[in-house]
Amino acid sequence: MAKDRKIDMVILGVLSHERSTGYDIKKKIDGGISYFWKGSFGSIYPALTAMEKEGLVSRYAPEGQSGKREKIYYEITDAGKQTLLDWLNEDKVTNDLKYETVLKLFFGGVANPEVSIKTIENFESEITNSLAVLKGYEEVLSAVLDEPDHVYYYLTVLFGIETYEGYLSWCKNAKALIRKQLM
Amino acid sequence: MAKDRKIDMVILGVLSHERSTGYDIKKKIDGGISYFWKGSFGSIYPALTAMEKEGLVSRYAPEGQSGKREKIYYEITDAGKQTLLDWLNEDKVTNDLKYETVLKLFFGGVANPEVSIKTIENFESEITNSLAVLKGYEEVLSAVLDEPDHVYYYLTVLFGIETYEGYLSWCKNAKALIRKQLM
DNA sequence: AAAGACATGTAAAACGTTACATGATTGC
DNA sequence: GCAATCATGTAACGTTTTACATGTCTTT
Repeated sequence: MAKDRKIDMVILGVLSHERSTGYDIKKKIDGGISYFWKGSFGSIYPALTAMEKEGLVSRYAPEGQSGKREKIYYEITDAGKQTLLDWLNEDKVTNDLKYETVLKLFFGGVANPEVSIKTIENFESEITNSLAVLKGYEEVLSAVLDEPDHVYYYLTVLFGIETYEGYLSWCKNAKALIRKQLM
Repeated sequence: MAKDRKIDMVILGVLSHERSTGYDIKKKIDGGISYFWKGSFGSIYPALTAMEKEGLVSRYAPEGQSGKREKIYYEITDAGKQTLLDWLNEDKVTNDLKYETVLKLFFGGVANPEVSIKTIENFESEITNSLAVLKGYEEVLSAVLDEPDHVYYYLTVLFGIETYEGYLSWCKNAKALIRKQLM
């Protein structure tokens, strides 16, 4: 495993649950993990092609009809499963945050305090919306924790909720501090 | 501002506080904001060259001696200050999380629960170390909040502490849940 | 004298996003 | 019939990391 293309692991992970098309994969990323990972068509389709060549995934032709333009389903191969497992067992991880909101705040002294307050409030309202979505997931998932995979989905949702609630509490404190010290 | 190179804003922000060399800038990024933003020499030096051409920064020759190889200090120009201000006033931000730890956990069902526990514990110990560093910053900064800029530094440190504490509390819950449901 | 930090820079490679091109199918 | 969504793919572009190359200065 010379390369490091994480999108490959996302795709293998999705395919380990069920056969999917590139389009499906994109939707699953958007719906299920977008609060900590993203992927675009421009990365998914080329990655599928490359991984097919490497034998990590294979095309699956459904029973159905030919002739018309068909959806291309992929499934994970044994080699793909092994690659996924190897990655899961690796200790090395890359956890990257790029928070432009916080970056702006760090340099807030250059502008008026109002500018920073505005930056925080924008963040606050975005996070509030996302948190509501995650709470919805939490409710659904907590009812079906008996399925083993669901425990893991649930954990990642909890991660999102925990961090988002932390963000919101920080927003409040940060605004208060700016107001108290600078306005 | 057609382009979108955020490293430019990091550099302008650093230079808005004081004249610095490329090397200084790198150290300041590593020391002060690395928990939410990163930058490498390979991006800093070319960005400085480009921004000098655009008139956003200029070289500053210190009084000192010539002859020997000299450090290259940069300072921010008025145009650079305006660019920084414009960016601070923009509402659009990109906040990106790429948490491989959480990604692995999402696909945890593929492997044994022990593998996921291990992933969480690795994360836990890394975060514990980083949190200690941030707590150190917090202590130092809280004593000098009368300097306006320090309030902003303090806020970003609080952001780190809040999120890291959230992570640690999540780690505990996540491990307990895996143990209860799957082991 | 050697090690390690200081200091600047370039080149290659990887990677990912955006925009574009194309067309089928489904629901109103 | 039209709009939206489904569906696959390519190409250009820009950014960033990594590794390399080079040399100085400070401390032990």
